[in-house]
Amino acid sequence: MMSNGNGHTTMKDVARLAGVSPATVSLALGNDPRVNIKTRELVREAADKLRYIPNEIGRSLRSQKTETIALIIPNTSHHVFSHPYFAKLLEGITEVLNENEYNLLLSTTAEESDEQSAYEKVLRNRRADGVIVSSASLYDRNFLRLVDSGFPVVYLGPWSNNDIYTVERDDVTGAFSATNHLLKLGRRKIVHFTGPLNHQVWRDRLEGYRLAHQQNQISINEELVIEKDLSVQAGYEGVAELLDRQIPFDALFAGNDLMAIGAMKQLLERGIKVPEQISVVGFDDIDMASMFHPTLTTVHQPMKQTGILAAQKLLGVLNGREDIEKKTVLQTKLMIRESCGG
Amino acid sequence: MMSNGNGHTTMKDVARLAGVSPATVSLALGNDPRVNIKTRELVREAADKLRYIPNEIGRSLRSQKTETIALIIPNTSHHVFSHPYFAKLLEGITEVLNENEYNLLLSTTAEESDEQSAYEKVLRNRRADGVIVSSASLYDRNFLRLVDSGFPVVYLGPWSNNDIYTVERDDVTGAFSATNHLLKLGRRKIVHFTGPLNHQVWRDRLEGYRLAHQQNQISINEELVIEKDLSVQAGYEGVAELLDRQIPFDALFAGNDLMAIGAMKQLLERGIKVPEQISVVGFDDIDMASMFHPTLTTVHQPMKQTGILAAQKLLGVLNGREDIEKKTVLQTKLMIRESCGG
DNA sequence: ATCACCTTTTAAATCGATTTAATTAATTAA
DNA sequence: TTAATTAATTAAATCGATTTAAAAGGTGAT
Repeated sequence: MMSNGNGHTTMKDVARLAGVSPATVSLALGNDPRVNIKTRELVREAADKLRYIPNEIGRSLRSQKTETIALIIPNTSHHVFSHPYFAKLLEGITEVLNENEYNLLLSTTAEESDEQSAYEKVLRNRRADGVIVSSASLYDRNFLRLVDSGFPVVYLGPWSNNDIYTVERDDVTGAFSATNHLLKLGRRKIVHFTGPLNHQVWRDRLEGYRLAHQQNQISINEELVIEKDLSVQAGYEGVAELLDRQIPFDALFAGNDLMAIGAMKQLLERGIKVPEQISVVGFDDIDMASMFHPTLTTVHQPMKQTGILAAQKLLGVLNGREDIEKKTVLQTKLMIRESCGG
Repeated sequence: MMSNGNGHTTMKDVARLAGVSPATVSLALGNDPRVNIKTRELVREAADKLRYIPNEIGRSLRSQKTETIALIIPNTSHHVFSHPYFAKLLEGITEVLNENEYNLLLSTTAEESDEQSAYEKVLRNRRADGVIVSSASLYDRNFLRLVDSGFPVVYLGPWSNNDIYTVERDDVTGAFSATNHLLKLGRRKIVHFTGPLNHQVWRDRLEGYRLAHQQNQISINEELVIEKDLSVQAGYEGVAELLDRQIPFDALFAGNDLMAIGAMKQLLERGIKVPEQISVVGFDDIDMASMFHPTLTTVHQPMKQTGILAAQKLLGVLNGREDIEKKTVLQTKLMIRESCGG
């Protein structure tokens, strides 16, 4: 089958079979108008016959394009793949990339500490034409360096100035609506499980929580705001601790659905009724949210859509389109189900 | 910062600064003993100063290695990322790849029909050194062609002969243990939601289901074996149809946990008690399985471990190791929880 | 001083494509 | 018929590295 000693058909092989030069093959396959139509057909036939597929590495080197974009998630594989958010995000991204014949290079960090490697590995050695970066820590200097170097980037999350392309949610409003809903239901002691506060997303959701209290003129017991690691386990244990310490609360606004689910599990096991005794609201609206009993009230965020928009935006930038808005803000929606009562 | 007009530091730049030839730079950075120690230090300093990182594309072209492996999943993005199995698989794979400084190229198919594109895109154009293929349809000829071409492949699933590297589960035994457990509990009319039967995995699980009946000398009502699409929705609707058609059954063995969860939801909504009236058993043991009420009895399969082993196996093959076993069979384990009673 | 033999360094080929500039062939104009 | 113009093809440079083979420099023996 193969034409050269190396095991694969190259442009040279096609050229030889078609009786033309490699340059002509390249131009013919690229539909360059300079090459005669008859010659083009000849080349096409030869290429088909040899089942020629261009070597992307060679092409990339010359054209300085890789037809690949990288998704950098400055976090461990375990964290990334435990959270349904990322699966949905990937679904959206890959869908767009498949349509446009782009490849996806996926990069997570081995160690939580050195976020650097994820960046360096993909970027400085030019394996991708552009990058989507999933919200990094506020103190991540690598990201800034990356942007400064002029590398095409789409950032998932809010960014302080208007210099970079972002796809973000209105987390403040989302968290506000959840908390406000609980307050309107008459809940007064609302626990909030937040995520690591060195990420903007968790600051914003906490902000929304505070804003709702403020607007309803309810003061917050700071003891009820607890930083957790976003896992089901964290929610499960978090509630256990509250109950063990006999800290009174009548509602829980979890920073994400996983923690909400863990929390509900603990409450169920302790015989505490949701929503009768404790109202629970989550954030994300993962597929499973409506499968639990009670079904989980939560703030819906368009996870897949985020991926789609981010990928489209990046491809737009790579294709030199000028009409791309820097900032895309997606709205959230409170999905009222059973876990909050009312 | 950058040294040439192109925006990036190349080997030439380092050579110029160090006052040596590019060849020497290459050898020096590769720790070749031919180059004088003092020269090597000189080159190192120059490289550091310019923050030189080799261009992988150039390196790949010459060395015919990409330091990248591809994961091919002949299915749509939607299917892939809706199933927790793939997330866990990815977790295992990326963990190993990160440790070994390999990159991951992820390939799904745009259209369910043309499985071909997923293969062609990654393989014939040599963007990866090797591939992990997630169980393909039994009729997928692309996979065979791929193997024939000598491309390093690890296949996830059983394969008829011993020619190719596989990581597989003992699905028959797993399904047997689940079904057998239900039979031992006295259940006699066990519904089985299976997946597409053109994939070996679903044939095997069905086989296990049959075997258990056979061994317990119970005959199967073929009406209870129903082919579904593996989604939560499918389980939900599948049960609805059975109930609406008033087909009697006292247990359900779902081919995967998602369908089991959907089924339990439907039963709950109809006021049918699990496990008192109907016993439910799933397959996979996804994280959520123990979060439901009742907690889901299911057949545990080591999803992450599958990814780890597959990646290690492929890297082993790529490194020319000879001691790698062709076939790795992982065992499953029945996790008895609440949903089956007893 | 010449030759042989190391040790270092470097020129040049190579990987597989693309693209510019030059060449050749064909056509038209003078 | 010859020059000018256009069309089609190709040689050669290029992308950024690696690697082989050749060259240069140094040492010691004869």
